Amino acid sequence: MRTSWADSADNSANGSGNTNASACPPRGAYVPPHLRNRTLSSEAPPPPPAAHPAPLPVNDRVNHGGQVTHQGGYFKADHGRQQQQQGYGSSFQSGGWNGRGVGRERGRREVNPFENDEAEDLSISEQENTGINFDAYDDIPVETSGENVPPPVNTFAEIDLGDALNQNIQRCKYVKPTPVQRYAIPISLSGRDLMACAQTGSGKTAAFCFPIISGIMREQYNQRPRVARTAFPLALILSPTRELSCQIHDEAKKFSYQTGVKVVVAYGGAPITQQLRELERGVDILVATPGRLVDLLERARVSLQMIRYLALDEADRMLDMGFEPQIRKIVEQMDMPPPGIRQTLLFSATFPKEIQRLASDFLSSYVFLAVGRVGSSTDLIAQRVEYVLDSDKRSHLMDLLHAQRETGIDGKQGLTLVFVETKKGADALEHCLCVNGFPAASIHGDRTQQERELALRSFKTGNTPILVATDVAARGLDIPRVAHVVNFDLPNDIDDYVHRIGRTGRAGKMGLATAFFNEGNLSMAKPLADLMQEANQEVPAWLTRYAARATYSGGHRNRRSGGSRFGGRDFRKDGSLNKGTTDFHGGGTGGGYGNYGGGYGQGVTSAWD
DNA sequence: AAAAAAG
Repeated sequence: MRTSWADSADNSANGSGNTNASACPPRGAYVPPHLRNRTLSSEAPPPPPAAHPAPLPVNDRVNHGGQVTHQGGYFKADHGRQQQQQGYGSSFQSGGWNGRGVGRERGRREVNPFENDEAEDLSISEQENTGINFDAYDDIPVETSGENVPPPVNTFAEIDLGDALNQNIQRCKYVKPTPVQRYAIPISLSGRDLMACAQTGSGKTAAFCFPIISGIMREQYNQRPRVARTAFPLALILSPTRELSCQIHDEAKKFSYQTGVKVVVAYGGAPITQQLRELERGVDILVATPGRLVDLLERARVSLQMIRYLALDEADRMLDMGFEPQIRKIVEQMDMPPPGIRQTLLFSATFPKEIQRLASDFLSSYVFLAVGRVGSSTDLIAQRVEYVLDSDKRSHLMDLLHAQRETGIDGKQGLTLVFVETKKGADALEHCLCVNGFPAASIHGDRTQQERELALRSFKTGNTPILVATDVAARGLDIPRVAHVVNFDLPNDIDDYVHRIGRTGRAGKMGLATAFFNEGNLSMAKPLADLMQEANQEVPAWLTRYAARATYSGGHRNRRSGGSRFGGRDFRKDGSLNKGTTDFHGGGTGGGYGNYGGGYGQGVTSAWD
């Protein structure tokens, strides 16, 4: 049976190598629903087949705190050759509040990172730009655990961050700290290590940048080694994608404006020479992706021996299988000071227990902090699931986009972010949309860095209000005005789903997330249904039926599957799994909800268990 | 099996 024009187009266009995905129809072939005469396949999915018992996931990995192999000396005294290197210097002679040459940066005037904000203020409506909607932050559940957790603050004024930083906070129009900031900043300022679960878009970057900048300004780091052409940053911030590193860098520049604290970014796909030049001019905070940093370390253009602060953004991704070896190399096998000497801050919106266990290798007597997600688990993101066959996905997507265009989902052009599984799929879908008159761009790891950045810019400005993306765009990216996230292909991991839909409903604004589900996503049925239920979303009856089968299709292909879906729980509290050294089992210690002044009692909802 | 991250 032919279910849509997409099927008929399947054979005609694009005869090469296009396997199962339906090919694009010829130009202008899109026909809006009301002009068509067909039944949408999403109306009545086939019933799920008979149930069979699902195997229990095996989960008995125990990881006792890894031996830290630190290779001596944080300071090699004798690396001679004190070149009067032009440019490499200001960090040597400074210290104390604002003692770092405010406003002048080695002869080069510091660019005002707030300059463009004025222009944006005018182009974007008032309401759009007032930053975070704080009403949405009331009644957010917060959990802390660990020994002697420093109490939260209610205002920035309560914290002694220094004048320069306070001015930048004002310039950023931050009025009061978000929940994650209220807790994380005092904890970090007190010198404690931190593992924090908090949705991006809730002010996470500032939560780890403020204490780092403040700490660097406060201390007297006037003794840095002088090795020709080697940079000695005091803080390292790692993130899993280049675009995210750029974004963190941009934010950190704002926060450190006129503080004298120098922020440099290093990532792959861009010419290294410029990054090397920046590093030679001196660096206090280095923001980087792992690959490029390893390159710089091997070239001895960067040394980590002066690192006092290490922050991992999207920490669970950084410690996932693909990244873990590189991260261990950087953190444990180069010259970085060990936990306890440096301060380590881990942030992510999701934190599976297995990853928490790995992460504890990097931490010393840390505080665990979980802040209820601003987007996903509240009403801010309306989640929908629709049953759509692969062959119908394209036409169905265009129906959605078409309807959206007519109704104007939020007045003016809301942006739509479409996630697909593969890079090839992203290219194909982008082409298909463009050919059918939907202005789309695409971003994925096989495109050049230039193309990636162009696509992102074009999306942000609304020039191409549709962006087709792989998971490269799933995490951390702060794109205002994303009104709709479409999971054209569902991910295989519910945490990835959480991060993807988190691109909308940011900073307290509303968002919509639509997922296309079919028989190819059986393993997601239960986690998805559970997640939606916990978020008070309407779960279609057919999805509940699929979920009831509770398939774990073959063992533990999902290493993160296991218990608490929201990752909002300290794995150290999980007695049966915890045979390790750091057991804070007596959970009452200073943690819990006692410190929270806000209006929620024990009414912490299912999201936290 | 896929994506990301060095060149």
